[in-house]
Amino acid sequence: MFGADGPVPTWADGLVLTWVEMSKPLSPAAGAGRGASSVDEVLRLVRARGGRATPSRRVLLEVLFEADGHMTAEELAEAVQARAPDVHISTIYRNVEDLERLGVVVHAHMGHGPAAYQLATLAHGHFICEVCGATLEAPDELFADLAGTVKAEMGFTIDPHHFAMLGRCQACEEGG
Amino acid sequence: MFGADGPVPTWADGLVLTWVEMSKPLSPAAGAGRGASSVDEVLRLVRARGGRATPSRRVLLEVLFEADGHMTAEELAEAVQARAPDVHISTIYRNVEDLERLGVVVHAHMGHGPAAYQLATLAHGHFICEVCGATLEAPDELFADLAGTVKAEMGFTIDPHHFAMLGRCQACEEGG
DNA sequence: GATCTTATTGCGATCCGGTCGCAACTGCGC
DNA sequence: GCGCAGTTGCGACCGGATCGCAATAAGATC
Repeated sequence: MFGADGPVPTWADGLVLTWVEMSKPLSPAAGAGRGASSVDEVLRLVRARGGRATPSRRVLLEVLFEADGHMTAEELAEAVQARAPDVHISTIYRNVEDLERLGVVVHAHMGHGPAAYQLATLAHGHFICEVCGATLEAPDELFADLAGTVKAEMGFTIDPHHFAMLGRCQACEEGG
Repeated sequence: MFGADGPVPTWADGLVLTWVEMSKPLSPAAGAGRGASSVDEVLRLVRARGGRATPSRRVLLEVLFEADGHMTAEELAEAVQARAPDVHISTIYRNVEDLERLGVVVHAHMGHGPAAYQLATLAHGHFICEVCGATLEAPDELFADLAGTVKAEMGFTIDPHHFAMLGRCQACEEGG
């Protein structure tokens, strides 16, 4: 579903919109699903795009909607497998990528560690302590100035949810 | 050399400073070598710390001092092997880690890709375009405000050279 | 310069996060 | 309920990075 590569796509639903959607890079700004607010709503969107509402996709979405923060692929797999034991982690990766292409999910690169996924509606920046590994959520306002300056001076548009900022938390800075 | 783990270290040179140095986490702010300005100077520092001036270490340092930007471990290995073919990439990783502990080298996590290494004296922030992969150098002044705000509001000390900021470059933002 | 201690190296195995190829399965449109 | 094509489980695989180990060699000491 939503494969961005490959040869000529088939137009099951005849929507040109679909191909535009498909050819876009993964990006939190893209996708029609960034406002979706329930599992069923997302699944409706999936089907409208020619995808299918499979059990593993439903459970993954349930886990994502219930999560109170970002989760790694392995954590997602573990949570999904608690309800649907046969779901393979490669299925998690594939679904999470599909959902990201729809704009429902975003991922962030967390320094040395594995990527973290979460619903686009709840996305936020991250600070990670290099010393103790603690993760802090970064309010979006913090980035506004930097993003504006960088845009103006370098023409570069920062995507503040897509990477973690590394450094030292207060305790480690003072104690270490 | 400079192993941070393991049992009681041996005091070849009797310097308590050495153990303090050894027990510190890798960090660009730490280390006595951040001001070192030549291969020989660094090797002198290495020996003062109980390390040895080996050929592979010398060649790696030559490559680092000649580089005009950051390099991945693989690029470093390739460059080193052009002069010393038998140097294994694991030796590159180990040496680069040792040099980082000394404060001579820093590394940055570059989003999805491999880490990038360079001399601490030349370190800078990075912007990476998610679409085309272009890497831009970020002037340190750009981070000053953000770093100050984050420090004041969250107590978190940003290490702006240790991670790349992802987003979209001007061309991709306008064209994509 | 011979000796000895131990830091360092090369090598291959291994780890880890993530991706891929493929045959089997199954939503769901007809 | 048929059949197409989207999806899945599985295992192989990939790239980046780390590790264990026996062999090597800096360099301090004599």
